[in-house]
Amino acid sequence: MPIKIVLFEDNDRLRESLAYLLKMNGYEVVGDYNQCSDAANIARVYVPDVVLMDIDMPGDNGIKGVRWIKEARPQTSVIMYTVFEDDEKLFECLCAGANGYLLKKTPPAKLFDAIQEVLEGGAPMSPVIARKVLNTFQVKETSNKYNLSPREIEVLQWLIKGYSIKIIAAEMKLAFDTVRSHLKNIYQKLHVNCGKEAIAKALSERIV
Amino acid sequence: MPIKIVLFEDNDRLRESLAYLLKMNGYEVVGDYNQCSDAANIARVYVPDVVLMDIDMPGDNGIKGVRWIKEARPQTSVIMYTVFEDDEKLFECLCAGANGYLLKKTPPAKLFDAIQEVLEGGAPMSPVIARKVLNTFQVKETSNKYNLSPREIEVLQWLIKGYSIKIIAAEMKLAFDTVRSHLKNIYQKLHVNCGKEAIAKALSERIV
DNA sequence: CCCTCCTTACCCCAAATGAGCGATATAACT
DNA sequence: AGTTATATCGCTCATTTGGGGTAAGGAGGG
Repeated sequence: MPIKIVLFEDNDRLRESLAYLLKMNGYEVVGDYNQCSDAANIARVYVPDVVLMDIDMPGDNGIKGVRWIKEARPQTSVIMYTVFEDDEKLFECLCAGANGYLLKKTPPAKLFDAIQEVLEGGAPMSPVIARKVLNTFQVKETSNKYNLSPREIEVLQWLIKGYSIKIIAAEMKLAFDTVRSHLKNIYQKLHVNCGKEAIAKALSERIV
Repeated sequence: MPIKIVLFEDNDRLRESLAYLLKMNGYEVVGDYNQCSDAANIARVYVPDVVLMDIDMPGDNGIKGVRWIKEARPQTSVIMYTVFEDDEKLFECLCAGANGYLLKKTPPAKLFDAIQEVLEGGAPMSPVIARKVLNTFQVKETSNKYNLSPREIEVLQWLIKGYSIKIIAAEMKLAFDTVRSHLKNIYQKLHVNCGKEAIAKALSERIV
């Protein structure tokens, strides 16, 4: 029984080329679409084994697409296929339930490998993507990028717990204004203008 | 210039076989050890391009090994090479700074591919490992446990980027006081008292 | 010895924020 | 028809925060 594949890709020539390539290699392309607003139904009706999903499409983007497909039919393997390699889109896709993430510069041979891999329970990723994913687990080394002093790190750690200056001062047995001084220096070093930005930056960059 | 590799593996026969295989394929094995307590110095002295690191070894385990190597010489690529596929060891290794994670059942050809991939800035992982890693990103349905309305979620998403009320209002094309109303409701639902706490809670519990 | 950085602490002032009241309109559900 | 939730907008007032200074004591390097 051939492997059933659905494509979502708004570039007609690329999509048709992909479909052709896949068919030539023994896959069954049961559908190819230039937008994904009906992705959930497509997944339910055509029960594909694998979906290749672009991100940038007219109307609803592929991130919504993968979320809908995963809600409608979780056992469908969805591989993102996109030019984007920025952190934000990447992790949105992963959170939405993508099972793989390939950049469009991936050669066809690797694409077939990836389809095989995802069907065997793997998670094919382009090298640069896999590295980004692994880097999210690294705890240290980014901590010193902003050259925070030990005391500043300590203040920042209280801050990211959502504590007010007053509370932080009490916890650290410091004067209110001392904590403020530290915060001013922290903001300068992090290139932010307020505590909320500092928290956002510290948590998203794992500075602490 | 051949690629310099160091092996840490306590099974003598396996280690020697690996060294032989690697040498036969043009790699330079600059060291092979059956324990890793001196891993930091080895990395400094032999400046390997790639380290293959077992986990279960007498004395210090490979998780300590990868941490030491990464502290001593971060640019060294370390690939874990182990039979373990349990979550705990896996994520400990990733946090310690591993750049790849291969199971010992990996065929030699894939091992060479992995070495190549890690040198090119990738993060080679056995399929089942990659799947585990991706699964950590899957958002649970805890996202709505605080019963936030769609609009409130939207405001919260701007908030956790560190934006001020004024900026959020501009971005969402709303009145200043409308955003404040949403924020008040958000704070109530999250059981927090200020934006900083809300950001901390939202980011640490991955509510958004 | 001078200079820099860290840590501590204080001042004033303007802006941002949270808490406390409101209000209206719409939609959905009972 | 009434209730509820949502979304929108308004107003005060006290508190919190950020930005601008200043400065003293100590540690460390040149």
